[in-house]
Amino acid sequence: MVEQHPVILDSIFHALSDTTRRAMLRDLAEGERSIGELAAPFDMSFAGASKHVKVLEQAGLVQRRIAGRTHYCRLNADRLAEADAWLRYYERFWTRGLDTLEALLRAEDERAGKMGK
Amino acid sequence: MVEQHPVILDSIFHALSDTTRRAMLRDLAEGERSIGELAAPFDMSFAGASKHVKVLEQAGLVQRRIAGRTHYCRLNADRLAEADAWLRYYERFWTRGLDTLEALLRAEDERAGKMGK
DNA sequence: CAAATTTTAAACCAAATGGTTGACTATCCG
DNA sequence: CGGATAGTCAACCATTTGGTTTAAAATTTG
Repeated sequence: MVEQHPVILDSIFHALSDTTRRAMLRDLAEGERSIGELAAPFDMSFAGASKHVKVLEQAGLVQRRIAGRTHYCRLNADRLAEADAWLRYYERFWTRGLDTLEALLRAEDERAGKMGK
Repeated sequence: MVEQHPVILDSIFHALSDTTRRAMLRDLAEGERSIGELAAPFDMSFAGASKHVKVLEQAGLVQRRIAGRTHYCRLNADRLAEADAWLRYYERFWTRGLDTLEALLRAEDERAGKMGK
């Protein structure tokens, strides 16, 4: 069981590992935003915020549309879904009130089952 | 709507942004592992792998139990659940066959609804 | 005790990160 | 045209990252 797109996951999780960038994504969840609108909430230079947007864009989390002098960004949730898909593998370890130890035992059982085939 | 634990999310997503560390977590999903066992698959110095484990540990994704000279690690999925909870907010943008544009329109509608109250 | 095993710690290195400032490009408007 | 607006780019800086090597600590084993 090998990851399909490790480099892409690297870039997605890296993009998500910064508070400023996660806040920008929240903003984008409410609709299209210009770079200036994305930058406004932060006590940071415009160019600094612009770099954060570029990180999001290069991770594929955001898509850019240029209209005149304004660059509009919109969320690309497909990439978030890839991160979610990676995490989903571990879902059994935290859902349905199982404690982690019990889930680990279950994982070991499953593994033993596979090896037995 | 503000994030509860931004610094913790930073460290979790950062820990997940490296292929080696994600592979270690996959390994740990099958049961407890010593540092040496975690390091074995990688073409990397032992000390290098040990540093990766430390990153996972400091992000709270892994817990360490010391038995003699051997350090055993086990998965702490609660922290993965925190990352998942963050992502879940965006679930509506990729589920149920909605395309992203439609979901964005829906988000804008919801927002308009809130502002109307 | 001495040697082997498991792991950390410290020092070091190159590259990437997150931020700045200043100059530049492009567009819109009067 | 000329000025204001939106944004990028390049250079720079301090810090972090991911990796190495060597030394050292702790434990087990002969």
